[in-house]
Amino acid sequence: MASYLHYITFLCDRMNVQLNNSNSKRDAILNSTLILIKEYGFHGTPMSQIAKHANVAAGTIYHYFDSKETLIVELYIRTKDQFAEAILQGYDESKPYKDRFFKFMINQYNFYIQNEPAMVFLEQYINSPFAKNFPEKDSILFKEKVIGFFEDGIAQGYFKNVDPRLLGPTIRGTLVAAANFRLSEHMIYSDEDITEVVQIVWDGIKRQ
Amino acid sequence: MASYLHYITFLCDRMNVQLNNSNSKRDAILNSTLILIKEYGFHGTPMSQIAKHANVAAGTIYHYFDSKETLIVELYIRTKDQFAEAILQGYDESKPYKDRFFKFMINQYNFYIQNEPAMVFLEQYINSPFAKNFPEKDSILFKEKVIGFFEDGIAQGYFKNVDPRLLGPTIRGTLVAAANFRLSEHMIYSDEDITEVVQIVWDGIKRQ
Amino acid sequence: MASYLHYITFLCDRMNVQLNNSNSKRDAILNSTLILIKEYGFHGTPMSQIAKHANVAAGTIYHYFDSKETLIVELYIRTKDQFAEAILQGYDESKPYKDRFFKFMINQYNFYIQNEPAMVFLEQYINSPFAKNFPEKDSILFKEKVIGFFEDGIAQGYFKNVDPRLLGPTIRGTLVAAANFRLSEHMIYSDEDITEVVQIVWDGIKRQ
Amino acid sequence: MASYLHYITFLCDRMNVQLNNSNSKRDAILNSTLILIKEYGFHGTPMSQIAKHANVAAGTIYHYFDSKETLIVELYIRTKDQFAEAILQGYDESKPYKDRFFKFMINQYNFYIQNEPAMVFLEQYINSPFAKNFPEKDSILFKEKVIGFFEDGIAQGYFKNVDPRLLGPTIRGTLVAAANFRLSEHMIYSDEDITEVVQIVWDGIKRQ
DNA sequence: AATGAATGAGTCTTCATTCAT
DNA sequence: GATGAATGAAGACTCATTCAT
Repeated sequence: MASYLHYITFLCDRMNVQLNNSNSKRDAILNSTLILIKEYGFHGTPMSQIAKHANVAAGTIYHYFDSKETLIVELYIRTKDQFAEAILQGYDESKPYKDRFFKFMINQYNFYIQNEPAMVFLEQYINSPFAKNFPEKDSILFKEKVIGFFEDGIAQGYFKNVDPRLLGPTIRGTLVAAANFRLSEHMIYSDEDITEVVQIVWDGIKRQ
Repeated sequence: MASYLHYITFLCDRMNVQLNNSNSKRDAILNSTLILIKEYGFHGTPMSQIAKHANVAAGTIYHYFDSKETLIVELYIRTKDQFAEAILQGYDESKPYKDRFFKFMINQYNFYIQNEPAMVFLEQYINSPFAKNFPEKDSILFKEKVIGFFEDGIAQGYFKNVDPRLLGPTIRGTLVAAANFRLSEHMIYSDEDITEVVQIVWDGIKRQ
Repeated sequence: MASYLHYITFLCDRMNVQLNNSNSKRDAILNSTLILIKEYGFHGTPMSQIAKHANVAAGTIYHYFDSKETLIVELYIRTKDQFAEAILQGYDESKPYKDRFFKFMINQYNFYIQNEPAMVFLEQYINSPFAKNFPEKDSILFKEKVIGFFEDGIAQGYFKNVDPRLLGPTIRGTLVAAANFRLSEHMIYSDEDITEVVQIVWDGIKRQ
Repeated sequence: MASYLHYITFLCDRMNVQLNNSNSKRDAILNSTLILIKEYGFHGTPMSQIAKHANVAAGTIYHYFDSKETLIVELYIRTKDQFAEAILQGYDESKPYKDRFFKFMINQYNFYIQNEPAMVFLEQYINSPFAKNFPEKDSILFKEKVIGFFEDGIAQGYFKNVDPRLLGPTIRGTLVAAANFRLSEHMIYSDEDITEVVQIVWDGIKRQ
């Protein structure tokens, strides 16, 4: 019997490794990449710098990511997922569409303000060759829930009859502009500020 | 003697391309840079490729530009100047402000559609570390005339009371989104299309 | 209790492969190394690939071999030992020397044909810096029995008066060439084929 | 008139560069690669070492060769070409076939002895993955003249009826063995030595 | 004994920039 | 002005090896 227990201890010990401290290094690498890219851009951020910032050896990055390209694409997907989650926070189907829209917008705006590196990274990524080379690499959550929500709005006649693929970037453009402005001015943002910006968006696209 | 002439003919033929009017090489370099950056990004466009595309030796680029950085910054200013000129085309002080605004918007939209590389380049540049490292390097024409026009609009109460520095990016975001969408769909753009997009912008920012 | 047994069953299943007879892992490593080097060469075969192919963890290789260099040298010795054993098969002191020579040659040829990876590996090894850096690392069996046999032939006047160290590579060269040719042509090799090749060797070196 | 001469001077100066010291660097790189690979093997010879040995910057190698692989393959072709030229030296169609064969063999043997790095490199190359990956990359001169000569010998009945593709490696194997032996013994090689070795080859393959 | 995540020195390669012509 | 061969610093990536478990 003792030998069985010995086995269990031994073997489970081996499996524990894979189940506890999990992805801490992988996450550290992604976090460092985000911060450094925001500051120095894709090109300006060598792998060695990412490794140093993440307190990891250069080679370690390649245990988790096939290449720098892969690392950046995966960071994009992770960031967009987090973005989608932030937008969906407090979503309440029972509220009127316009309320839900404002909630969405405010969440999005707040995410930008509170996660400047994420916003800067997303904007850089969208305007980089990556976005064109890997159009299929994207957040599923965002596609289904966020874009889906706007498609509903169009289908139900809340918006001008614009293509949803046009609507998304339009909204993004405005909110990014607003967030960037607020951040560069180092202003404290009040709820009124936010609402004012969202109002611009809403006034632009709502069915008059 | 005949052989000398033969040489001259042969060799000068080879040089002909390179001996015509003044700034042709400088322009060729800028044009090639624009096209290649649109396609491959800053990082993906080595100087050697620019030289080849511009039918120029690698070293020649350094007669006209101090460094790659300088080249890109100067390309940015030139492109933004051309952008401003396009926007100001047909400007008529005597028209009502709203008409002039629509004219501005339509010009901007058309410039994007007709100069995709310029649009892509400008968007990339704005979201790159360059923009933050050289904030003073920008088109004077654009600053004075285009931004000035919007500042007038705010001062005269046509727009919501938003900061002009917020207004610009907001408008840009929407028009870029629209242009990108039209371009990616390979659609013929009608005047109605354009007006519809401009209407979104106008509805968003006009004093209600 | 049942769950413990479940665990044991599950986990030991996974380990079964690795817990059977003694040197199985060491052998698996050597076998994998042979196959992979034949295909990709020394340089093209990383330790990680050997580990994967041998169903073993990367670190495990270092329980059995000090370094990659050691692994390859030991593989060379093992292979040469197997080679010598194959050559000596059916050796019968009572037969005439020429008959024994032909038996040797046919055995050698058959070993090559039936163990292509071994042949390719041996040829690669002999022409690599290893052979020069570790001249003392070699098969004792081969040295004593196989080379000894040829030395006898010279001493007893069966061969031209060539140095035995010249004889060996000469014979090897011819048989390797023949084996490679047969293998590359995917031909079925008949006894007549083999004998014909051995005859070339014999005619070359026999005292006329 | 003076201006014409000025042009000629100027322009021809420019072309001179490409016609005088020509390929000296390219050749230096190839020579260094040969020597270093002989000593340390493909893997053991980094590009940086080749550059240093050739008195050239690391990057310069890439002006002449696309990659390390290309460099090695081109070195192989150049070396095999030189090999073929050496073998064909003093070729005299009017002599009897056997005499020409001996001339060929002696030339080949002498080439090996006088160009040990070339011999070692060729043997390494033939037994490396390169040879299998780029079977079409080979010396045309060698294929047509040297292999052609042996094909003639078979067609005209001088040799045993063996496939020419078998004949070549057989001969090579013997001569390489002999050359290696002589070199490793640091012996002065006499004409008798050479003839003795060639006699082994000839006795092996000649129609009895 | 066995694992495989982690390491970091070392490799190939790129590319902005220089300079002799 | 123009050339393009040459440079060499810097980057992405590999892989033999180690070590905590």
